[in-house]
Amino acid sequence: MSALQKYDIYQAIADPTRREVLKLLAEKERPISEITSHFPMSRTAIAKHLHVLSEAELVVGKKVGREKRYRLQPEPFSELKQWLSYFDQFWGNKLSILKHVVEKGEKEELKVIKAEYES
Amino acid sequence: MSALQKYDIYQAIADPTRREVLKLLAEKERPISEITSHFPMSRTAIAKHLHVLSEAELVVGKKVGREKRYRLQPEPFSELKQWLSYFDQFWGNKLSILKHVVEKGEKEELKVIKAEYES
DNA sequence: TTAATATGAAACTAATTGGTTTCTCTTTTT
DNA sequence: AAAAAGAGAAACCAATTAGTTTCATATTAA
Repeated sequence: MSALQKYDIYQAIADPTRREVLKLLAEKERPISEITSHFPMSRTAIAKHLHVLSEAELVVGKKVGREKRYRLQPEPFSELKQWLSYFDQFWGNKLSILKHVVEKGEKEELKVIKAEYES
Repeated sequence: MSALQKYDIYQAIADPTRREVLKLLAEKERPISEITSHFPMSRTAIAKHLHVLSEAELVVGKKVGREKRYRLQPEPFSELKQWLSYFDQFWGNKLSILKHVVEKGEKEELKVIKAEYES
């Protein structure tokens, strides 16, 4: 997160409404009004949520005619994934090992996992 | 998150101090005062953060003599992981495919990935 | 047993958050 | 050209958050 950013991904996803907005935008690009129609609150409230998501770079908006269309920008999720992976050592599942392998690209470790899956 | 819970994992990890506390507790079990020594704020402030983390079930505390020792309870991370995995389709990396494989246990897909790694 | 340590709980505060309403501006539609 | 639709911006508000200070209680150490 740059110093100018007011919101990071952690704050952005803390709000349930914003998480729902992200799910909607995962399906497809949508203008503000269309997003608003899925929630029991005003357009301005949703617009503010979109600003937060935008500052966290989870979404990006472009103007099309009189509409502003937002789409998902999932890159920041990787930071969250990385943060989460730190705690995988205490979760002790195969997934955490696989993640480690994929991130580090260590083929030797992959062989061990392959062997486990084939046994 | 149960209905009685005031904080869920999303809110719990939104605060940078709480994320640091989690990292400290990932290393080992620690009493409140020892945790506090790592931060430029009062013990009561840290105690409150621990209450939040505790409600989110990310930590659990036990009384030992006059100390209250907290340790990590990483189970709630899996909910966050699951939520995150929904967006993997837009991230398009091998990791997301591997996660899918591991979670579903589909060996056939794993063979495809193995082939990719061996090429 | 007295002092020091570790914590809990309550009351208070400033800043932030998540919502509202109102007004304006731009763009489309009729 | 007039009306409708979509959005931005500002002002406002109540609740929540993240911190503080103070005081009380329990436990250990000297």
